[in-house]
Amino acid sequence: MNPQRLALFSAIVHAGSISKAAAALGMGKSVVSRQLAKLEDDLGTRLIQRSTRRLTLTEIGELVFAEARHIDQAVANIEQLTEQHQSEVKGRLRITCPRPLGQRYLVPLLVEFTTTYPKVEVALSVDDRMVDLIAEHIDVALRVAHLDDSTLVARKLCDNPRVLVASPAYLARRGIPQVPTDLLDHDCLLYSSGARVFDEWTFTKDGVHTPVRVPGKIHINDGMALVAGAVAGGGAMVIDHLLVGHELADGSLVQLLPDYQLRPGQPVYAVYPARPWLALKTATFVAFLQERLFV
Amino acid sequence: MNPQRLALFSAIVHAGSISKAAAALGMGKSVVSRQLAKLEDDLGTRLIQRSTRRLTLTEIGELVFAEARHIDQAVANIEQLTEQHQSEVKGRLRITCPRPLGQRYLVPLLVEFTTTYPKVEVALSVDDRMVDLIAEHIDVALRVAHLDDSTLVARKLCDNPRVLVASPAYLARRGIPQVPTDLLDHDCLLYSSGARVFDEWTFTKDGVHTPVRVPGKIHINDGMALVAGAVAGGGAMVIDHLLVGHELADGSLVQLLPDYQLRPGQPVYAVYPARPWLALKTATFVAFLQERLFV
DNA sequence: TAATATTGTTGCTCATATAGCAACAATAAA
DNA sequence: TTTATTGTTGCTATATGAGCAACAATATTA
Repeated sequence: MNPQRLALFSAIVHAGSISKAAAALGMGKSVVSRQLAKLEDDLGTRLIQRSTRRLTLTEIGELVFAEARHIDQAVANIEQLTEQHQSEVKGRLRITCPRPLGQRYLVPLLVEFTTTYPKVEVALSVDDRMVDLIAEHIDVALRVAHLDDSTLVARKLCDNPRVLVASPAYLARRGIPQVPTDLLDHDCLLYSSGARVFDEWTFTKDGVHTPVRVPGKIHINDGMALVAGAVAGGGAMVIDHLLVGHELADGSLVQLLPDYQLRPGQPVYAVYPARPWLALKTATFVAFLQERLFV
Repeated sequence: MNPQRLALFSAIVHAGSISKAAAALGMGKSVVSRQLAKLEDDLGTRLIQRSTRRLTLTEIGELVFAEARHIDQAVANIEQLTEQHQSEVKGRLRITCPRPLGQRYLVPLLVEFTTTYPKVEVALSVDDRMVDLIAEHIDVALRVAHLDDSTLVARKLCDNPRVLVASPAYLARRGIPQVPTDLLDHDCLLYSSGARVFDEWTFTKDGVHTPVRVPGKIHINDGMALVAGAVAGGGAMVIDHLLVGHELADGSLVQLLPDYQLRPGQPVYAVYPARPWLALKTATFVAFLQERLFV
């Protein structure tokens, strides 16, 4: 049976005649007439007794009409509900991001976002794992690698420049390097991933690349731990500006060789499920991040 | 928006996957997939996040699903309701009939019908007017003229033979006629309609027609009044057997010239609105009348 | 790790249903 | 009686749906 025809039946009853219902719905009366006939055929009962001039509800017609109103109401509810959802920024926004981004940059933005859009609730899950967005009901994930999943959309939020830093205490003890090769006489903190150690840093100035294989006795596979090592005076290191913005601001770390550029890390991406009919809250949040998040 | 797609959406959620829903509904999964996509397109929102392997309801998807269940329920109610209505004889049966039929024959049958089908209520409206069946919510009308309305169906219930009758007192006074022409010496009660007086009675025996123009001083345009006149000894009359069955049984009238046939009146018809998907109660009642009503 | 099975989607064709127009019989109003 | 409006029905063009096969993606299994 076709619920659509029930809605049409309901419309006929409300309008009081087939012609009026057709006019109200903006379609030919022949269509309405035939749809009603088919509905009665489906149900195996006559719902409306019709002479050419008057419509009257059958006994079951009355009952069916009473039920059909529930359908009308449900449909109206759904339409209103979805329309409102698309026109108003509201709902619970579930976010996941790696620890460094969350701790330093994201949370203040979340505070600002929730004050700008009071009807939004935010649930942040700080997690370095590669969580399954749709399985975990995540709306947006912040990622620093532009992993392209087929069912996901990745949108670049900002670049991820790297900087050479060290603590003031370390520099006072070992001197401030003036050119890249000065690092050969320094202790360097190195990022490692598995068996691979990234001990070759490439400095660029005026288009000239200067790769330097630096010495370093400490390798760590975690950025935040490296930062702690640098602050403790463990040596110089190349690291995402993202991770040390705070330390550079309060002076616990200082930038070295600022005239040289370093190869940037992977940009920061917002990753969210499939583009078609993205929830307004998600779209708004991503746009907000794109506007506010820079390093 | 299409409520049918909402039902399909609901089915998908219940089944837990598009493939299972398609199998349960006996259609290709491609159809289900596309219908869901169209629904989301209509609503302007994504209802189900789907990776190739897992389905998850969106926040609005949850809300829409909750509303869609109301639709499912209403549809189920309507289907059950109509099916039951067609399989069980029940409901209020509104009947109209002319006075003579009602007073003498119909009411006992109604009593029998309601005891046979206890879930039926009967509302009899005795009315000689030609009421508008559908305007007055009448289910069945009994008529003695086979007026064929386009939107109505007339079904013959029984013939309407006529008889020649008189009261015993009158016959004791004036003698019992043995052949039709004997009536020329009697007082006859005549039925009239407007200016027309029906004073020619045609008797038939062995295929031979004998028309007799009878004398009569009393013309009445109402059958029941004629009966009263005959019982009071006013004379002989030709009348529908329907109207005098009771008087013949209790002896207040006796039949004359029983070997002769008279031209019968209009048969008795059951008239009811349009045939397609006639309510079971109506169909049952008409069949019941056809079986039980004879004169 | 590789093979297999199952998921949701899409392109394609074909059948069906629907829309729109016009004509019609029947009825209420003028 | 005339006029206007009702619901119905034929007809054709269009839109919608179903069905099949192929596909990319992903669990499951060996």
